[in-house]
Amino acid sequence: MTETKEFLYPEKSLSKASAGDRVACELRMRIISGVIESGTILSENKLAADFAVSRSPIREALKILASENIIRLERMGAVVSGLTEKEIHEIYDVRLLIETFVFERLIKMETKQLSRELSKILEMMKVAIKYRDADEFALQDVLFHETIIRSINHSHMLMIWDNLKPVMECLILLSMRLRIKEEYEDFTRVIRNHEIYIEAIESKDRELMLESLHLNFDDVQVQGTVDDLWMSQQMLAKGAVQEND
Amino acid sequence: MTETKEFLYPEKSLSKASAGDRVACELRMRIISGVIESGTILSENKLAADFAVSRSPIREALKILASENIIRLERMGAVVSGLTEKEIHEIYDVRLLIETFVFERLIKMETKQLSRELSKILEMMKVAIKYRDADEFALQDVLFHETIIRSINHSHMLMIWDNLKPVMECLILLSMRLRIKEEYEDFTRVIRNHEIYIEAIESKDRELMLESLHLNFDDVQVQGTVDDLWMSQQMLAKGAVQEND
DNA sequence: CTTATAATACTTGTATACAAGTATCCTTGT
DNA sequence: ACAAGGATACTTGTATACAAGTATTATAAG
Repeated sequence: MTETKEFLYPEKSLSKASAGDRVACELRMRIISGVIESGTILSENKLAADFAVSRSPIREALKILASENIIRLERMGAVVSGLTEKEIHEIYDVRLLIETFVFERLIKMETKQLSRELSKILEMMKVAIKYRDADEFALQDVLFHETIIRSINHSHMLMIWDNLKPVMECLILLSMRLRIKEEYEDFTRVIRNHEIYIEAIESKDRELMLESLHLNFDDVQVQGTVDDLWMSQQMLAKGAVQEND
Repeated sequence: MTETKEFLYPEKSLSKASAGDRVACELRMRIISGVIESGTILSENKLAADFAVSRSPIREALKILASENIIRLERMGAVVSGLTEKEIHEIYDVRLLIETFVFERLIKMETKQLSRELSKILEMMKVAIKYRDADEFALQDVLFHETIIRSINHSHMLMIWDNLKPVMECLILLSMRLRIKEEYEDFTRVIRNHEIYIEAIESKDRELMLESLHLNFDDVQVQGTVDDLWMSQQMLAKGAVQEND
């Protein structure tokens, strides 16, 4: 069938990961990128054969993917849900919810060390751009936001993030890979948004924070992901799709 | 060792559940109730022997519990984190976050059918009280809130709820079991709070909603759970505990 | 008596085997 | 030709087996 021999997920990231995690990451990328179409029914045995592992890691991966709501575990087979446009907006909702909550905590905290960490990550992102490393850039971008969330030491907010993160990571990875080729100057704007984010944290300026948050979303998420990526998913996957619901 | 032969989790609820789910539910109850102390190291093999199942369902259960943050999967063994008072407050935070978000959506929606469903659940709760069925009451209470969350059709809010729900369920179960014996009149107050909740939804009254939400939390959650339950956990588990950090 | 090294008894992760259940398809009877 | 029922080829869930790695313990040497 689909002999997709090359892996979509950056292999360096899962050097010490288990087979289950590797499969989960790769399947996630294929599903979100559209390589595996929505509606496809995944069989444990078939996946095990495809990935050349046993059913145990496959089951583990499917459980993970199901908890992220990109597949549904039914009686017979796991059916791929993919990401509808609606879901991407929902992710937007959740990020907004989390990050505004986090910021409310941040303004009551000492944030010197945090802003140092963030600055470091930002430097890394700049280097990644310099060397046209979209994956590295995306991963650092994710890390940037995770670092912020971690800083308030709220285990349940972190839980929510942990659930969201893999999908976010996929979206950003795909988005950045696309844009690094042509829309190069986008990246400097993304960097600038992150700088504003840091400034907002340092000055504990609620207004500035919200502004940068929205800039960040509007830029990276909506404009980038929803539109470009959404198209690209279809482009990459096949030629054209008709999908009007 | 600990020959806890009786099960804490209501067995009727997991009639069609898999062994893994059963183990997860039971372990969750034991951990949250304090029967299994925080810090305990759980071994897959030992658990498999205790529950008379193989390691496969145990692994599944541990994965679930880890995703709920009540255990940590480390190199050697799964260490029990339990629920600190801080964590219970964090759960409070998340519920507040979710339910206020949900309400904002609700006021833009048709809620006639929802309030009918909620009324039905409320009737069930009253019956449960009448027959002194704490478990049934607790389960319906959880269902009440889940129904509200489901009504806005936001899959990611539902995801967050799905993560939170098992722990919430445990907390409410334990709390209700304790209070149904003595603090009987508490239940009528809980019922009243839920009625206010429904009224708020019907009238789409933001103020009333927030009030009932806080009442609900303050009553069931904080006063009930954090104080009573917290003590009871310790009482139930052993005689006395010294724990001052 | 202390320290270093090796053996042992754990641990997890993966593979494989088996049982029970369900959909599909083919056969058979009308 | 068509409907009904049974065989077959799937599916999941669970059990067991195996491999690789880690901590602990015991033993032996200094």
